[in-house]
Amino acid sequence: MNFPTAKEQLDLVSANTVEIISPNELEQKLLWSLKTGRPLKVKLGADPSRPDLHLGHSVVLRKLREFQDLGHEAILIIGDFTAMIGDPSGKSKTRPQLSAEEARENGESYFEQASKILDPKRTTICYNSDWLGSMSFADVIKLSSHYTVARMLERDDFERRYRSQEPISLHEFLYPLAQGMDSVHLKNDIELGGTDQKFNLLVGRDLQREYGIPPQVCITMPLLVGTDGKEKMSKSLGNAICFNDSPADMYGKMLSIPDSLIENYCRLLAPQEEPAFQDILAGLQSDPRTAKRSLAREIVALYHSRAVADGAEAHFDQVFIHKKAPDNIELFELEDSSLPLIDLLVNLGAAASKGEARRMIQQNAVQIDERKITEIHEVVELGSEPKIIKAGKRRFFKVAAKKTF
RNA sequence: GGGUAGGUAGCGAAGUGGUUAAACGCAACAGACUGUAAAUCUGUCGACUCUGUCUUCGGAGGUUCGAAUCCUCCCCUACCCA
Repeated sequence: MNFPTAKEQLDLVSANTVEIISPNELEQKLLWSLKTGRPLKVKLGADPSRPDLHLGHSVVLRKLREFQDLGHEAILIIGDFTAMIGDPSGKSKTRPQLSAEEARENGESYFEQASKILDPKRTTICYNSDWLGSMSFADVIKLSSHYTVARMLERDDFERRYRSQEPISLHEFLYPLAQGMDSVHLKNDIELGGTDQKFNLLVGRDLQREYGIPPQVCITMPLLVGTDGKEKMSKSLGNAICFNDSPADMYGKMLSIPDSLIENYCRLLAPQEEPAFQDILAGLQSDPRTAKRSLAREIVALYHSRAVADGAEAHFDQVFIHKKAPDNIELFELEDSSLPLIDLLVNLGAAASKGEARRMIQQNAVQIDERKITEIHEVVELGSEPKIIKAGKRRFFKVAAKKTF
């Protein structure tokens, strides 16, 4: 087995990163690892309150995988303790507090999804309630004495919210400290995170020093922009492509990203050794449309399979280019054999209210068996032969009357 | 504890007694164009038994023919003073 040198590892691991604090220390740690034959512990925090992993998560997970491939130890920390308190960050709506069981379940789901990128056999998974849960109030007081309010306000979003007079709850200040305690407990060598985690990572580094542990190297990765091309990818903003999205969905969402994002996605979402993505980049200038289609196929192939990816593309072409209904739509069987189209649309979930259903019909958005319906009071007669209802440009329903005999 | 400014539809933000279901912007949805890109144009965007009716402007009461707009109490947020 010939191990890459520290320099080689450093180059590999530095790719795509935004910041490494500090590269010098990282190289020292790599050298130490080679010399002693001990792998470095690389930590990544996971939020179990949002168990749906999306491509944004993949950026940092891929980096973690690279460390694994170099023989280092990946530690996935499920922040079940912090999630139980409820994450207050951001908006007014307090996230529902997770019970211990929910947090565990979500944590397992997180791990399972992350295994699409990580090597599960070489991933250590742990729950921070194991050590944070047993801290006493006195411990917490001692811990918080290590940090000042002024330093806390250095954090971007605290600073912003304070300036714009938005509320900041006291316990939000405890978050970075709790996360930092994870690093103290684990004595990890490296912590990975998105650029929005920089502050938290640095707190972990400081706390380790305070507690007499060699400080971790902090590595930040770019935040992936979502399909809207503006905000960072997140489930709640509705601009995310999730690992668990169906192939058709995933392919469709990939095609809907702005062209300006293709290059970025190619670089951040690809496994480093994958040449297909290089080819896409090469052809991007001359033919962005083809490049995007290839990219979409590659992504679906990564999270599903190559064959499925081809199928997703065929499905897409059928529905959106040839404007035909897809082949396999779930069949809804209704009790009634005759009902107003408006009610039907609501029953199917195509419209949130009758008013919305009415609007869709008025706006020429509804078709039955490829016949555009413009009559608001249209009554649909259902028989055993299913009808295809199209609502809007992407939603199809197959309905028939339930057989009564 | 005292003071000040606030809480309006998914978000931002007007409106301070009567054509206000509530301007405007963003988001969203639909249509045209198209490569489900970008840009652009149009329409919709509380609910319903839909040319009309009903319920909304932090919460609960009250004044009034009539309130998001006035009064009372309560809840919530920020800032200042202590």
